[in-house]
Amino acid sequence: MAAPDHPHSSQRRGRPRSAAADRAILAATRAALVEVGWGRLTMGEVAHRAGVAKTTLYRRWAAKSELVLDAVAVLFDELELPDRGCLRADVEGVVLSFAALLRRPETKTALMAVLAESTTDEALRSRIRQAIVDRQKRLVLDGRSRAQRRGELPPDPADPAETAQVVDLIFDVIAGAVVHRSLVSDRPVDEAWARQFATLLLDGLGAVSPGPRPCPPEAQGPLPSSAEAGARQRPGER
Amino acid sequence: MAAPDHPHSSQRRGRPRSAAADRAILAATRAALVEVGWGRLTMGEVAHRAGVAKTTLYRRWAAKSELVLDAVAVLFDELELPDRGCLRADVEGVVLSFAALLRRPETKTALMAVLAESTTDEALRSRIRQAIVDRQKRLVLDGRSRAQRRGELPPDPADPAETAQVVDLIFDVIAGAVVHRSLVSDRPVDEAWARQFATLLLDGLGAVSPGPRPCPPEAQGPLPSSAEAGARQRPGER
DNA sequence: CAAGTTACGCTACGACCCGTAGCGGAATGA
DNA sequence: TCATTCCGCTACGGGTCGTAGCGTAACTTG
Repeated sequence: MAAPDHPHSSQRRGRPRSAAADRAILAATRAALVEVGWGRLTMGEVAHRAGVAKTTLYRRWAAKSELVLDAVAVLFDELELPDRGCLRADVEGVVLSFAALLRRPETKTALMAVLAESTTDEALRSRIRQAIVDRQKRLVLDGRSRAQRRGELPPDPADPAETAQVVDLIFDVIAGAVVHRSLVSDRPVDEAWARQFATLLLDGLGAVSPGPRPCPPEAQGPLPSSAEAGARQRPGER
Repeated sequence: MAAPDHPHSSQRRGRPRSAAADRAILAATRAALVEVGWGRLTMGEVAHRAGVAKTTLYRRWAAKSELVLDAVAVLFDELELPDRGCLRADVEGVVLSFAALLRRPETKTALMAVLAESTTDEALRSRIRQAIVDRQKRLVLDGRSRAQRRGELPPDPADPAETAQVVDLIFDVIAGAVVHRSLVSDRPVDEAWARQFATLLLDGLGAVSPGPRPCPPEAQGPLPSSAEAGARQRPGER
């Protein structure tokens, strides 16, 4: 998955591509994203930071967008969904985790820039879905089956296609709302917002006006510290 | 609003800026967005299409992102929310209208590109909110008060700040979900999806599995034609 | 009408980045 | 060893950027 596109299968014949160079390039890309953003990020910059020739970059990635996509996709795999005892708490947890990830400058600038490019590039769109979107649907699947086990949600319908539809819908609503809140409306995704959002998601529009209802008084895991991934600073990564 | 930034107040002293040039530039920008997208859109291109010198562009807009923002912001003002008789139908209507708008190549590529730039530019973020986001909250406010008049939603709470919070939340959820569905998941926002989404929004997670419930059997306005603005294709893009 | 002021079209410019070609050399498999 | 593939390096034409400078056009003021 870190590997770009080369059909590296089994063993080719000449000198193999340096895996160390791959790592250095992707790390340099992330570092450059933090410092100069997408707009001023150039292939020459990345090559220089990675201690690699510019031609080496072009041998592996055809475009800046593909390089950047590969560089940040792995960050999304760090998302987790610990069991916090009830569906409401699980929703709040994933919302806060995702928001913390989007607070990192690399992720937000790269994600939006790559999505922007993808509006005129079907191949890139597909690649984004593979590398990021579809992989994270596991979070919805986990939370859903967990809630079903608790009896908070009805079991899956007979038709599996219907289940997939619902999962897609939930994913679009959660991810879309968090992205819009944090990157468009530019307001904090804090615990208060997560609570309100979870209320809307679980009980619908009529429920958001009256006060919030807490978890049942059983066990409830800790919330993510909400600054967790956001505070993570890159060390001197030159 | 069409005017960029010049403090054109009352009357200045020399030759006034040509309003016709403004219109030509913004129209040329939209046309260029359709044909070449954000990535290949250059200031020289726009100037040439508009029949205007490149320097004239730079006298009015400091950056490509600001020009493009002004060029597409007006398109979002065309959104309307006709009364379709019940809250569910109104939600479905606005979802389909917004999705149709996002099917236009200018709007989607420009919106995402400008948002991407804004992740490293607070001034631009604020400008986007003024020009697009905040203006469209009227749709939520309209639909909400309409539903309250029908008795489908409880009246506003005493605290107006609380109302604003709820309106913001609803806006983020609707806009975010539609954008994510159409531009990230890259799947159609059709009537079936709108119905399912409205169910989730109105009644919450538990309601999405069982079959949909229709509007009460009273009057119900027509749905927007759903393909309306979307059929517009850009020709050969090399 | 003349003077003052601002916008316009045009040309030209240095700076930067793009993506590729061509080279000698290094690291592997046959 | 030989063929093959990768690497680092240098160099290049082509494009866009954003600005400066000029003469001219349009409008306000006195």
